[in-house]
Amino acid sequence: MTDDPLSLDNQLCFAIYAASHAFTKAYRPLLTELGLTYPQYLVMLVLWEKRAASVTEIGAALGLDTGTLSPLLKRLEKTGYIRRERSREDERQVMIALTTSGVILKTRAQDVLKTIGQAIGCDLQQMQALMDGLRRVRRNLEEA
Amino acid sequence: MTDDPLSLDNQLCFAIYAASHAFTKAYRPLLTELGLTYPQYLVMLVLWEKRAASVTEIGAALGLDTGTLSPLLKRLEKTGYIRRERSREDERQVMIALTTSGVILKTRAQDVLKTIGQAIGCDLQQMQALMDGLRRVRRNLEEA
DNA sequence: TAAAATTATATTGCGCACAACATAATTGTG
DNA sequence: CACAATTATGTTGTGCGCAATATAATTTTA
Repeated sequence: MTDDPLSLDNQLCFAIYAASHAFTKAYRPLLTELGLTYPQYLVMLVLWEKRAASVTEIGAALGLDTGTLSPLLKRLEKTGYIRRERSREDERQVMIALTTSGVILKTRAQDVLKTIGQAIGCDLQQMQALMDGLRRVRRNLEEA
Repeated sequence: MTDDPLSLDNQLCFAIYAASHAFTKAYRPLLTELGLTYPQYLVMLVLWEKRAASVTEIGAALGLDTGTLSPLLKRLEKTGYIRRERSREDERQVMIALTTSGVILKTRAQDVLKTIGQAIGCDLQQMQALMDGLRRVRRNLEEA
């Protein structure tokens, strides 16, 4: 490992970038069986917690804007996991709600999580430390 | 924080996904001044280390395939930072080499790195621990 | 050495990701 | 109440990221 600060090996940003891709790749075959992509899975995670949410709320939870979410949600609707309907009280809002099929999917997603958990294979304390570090880095970057 | 294992807050994959986006967003305005996107910057990191490399070598270093690299490298060529020329010894290979302009760019990239380093603002030991953890997770995922 | 297998790169199609812009509904202010 | 500002979502254009496929050059093998 060189001491050049610009060396790929010395870059936290690349370690994160590569790990993120590795996760996406590991999830892909499992999620394909559920008819989901990885970002679609993240949206479903939000909905499994909240049951229903506006587009903006989902965007805030995941850090995505409408340019990403609008077409993604249409695809999720076409697949049949969500419903999109304009709010009565505020016609600007589009409320996203789980369909029965979307609710049922949660059980199968838990199996996917179990499989990935085994693949990662590091103990909970290490994982927690990693997540804390990542969140701190993220916060610092977003505040700066 | 809930105890639901499917909760967004409890997912290492999302912490990594979000941190990766945060990095890209932090880099974007700085790299735009250099005429680079973030993935293009990663390619330049490889070339600043190696001076020249085949498409496959760059792909191996970054974990990207030709479907991603082919058009990306054409854009880098159009910007003027690299040259693409078929290898004489093996006509299948396209060798990517830095132009003078690409070599010179490294100095400015070091300033970008300094700015980002300040934004992250965590000490080197913590950063090293983070990188080690991420690499372990990545290795486990790729082996599984 | 001719045919088969492999290797290196390119292309196409789909799905993010985001900036920039557009539109419609709501809220705030005079 | 009119009208400006804000809010929520959608659309367009550009650039990844990758699977699937194509093509040409090289190597292996029969």
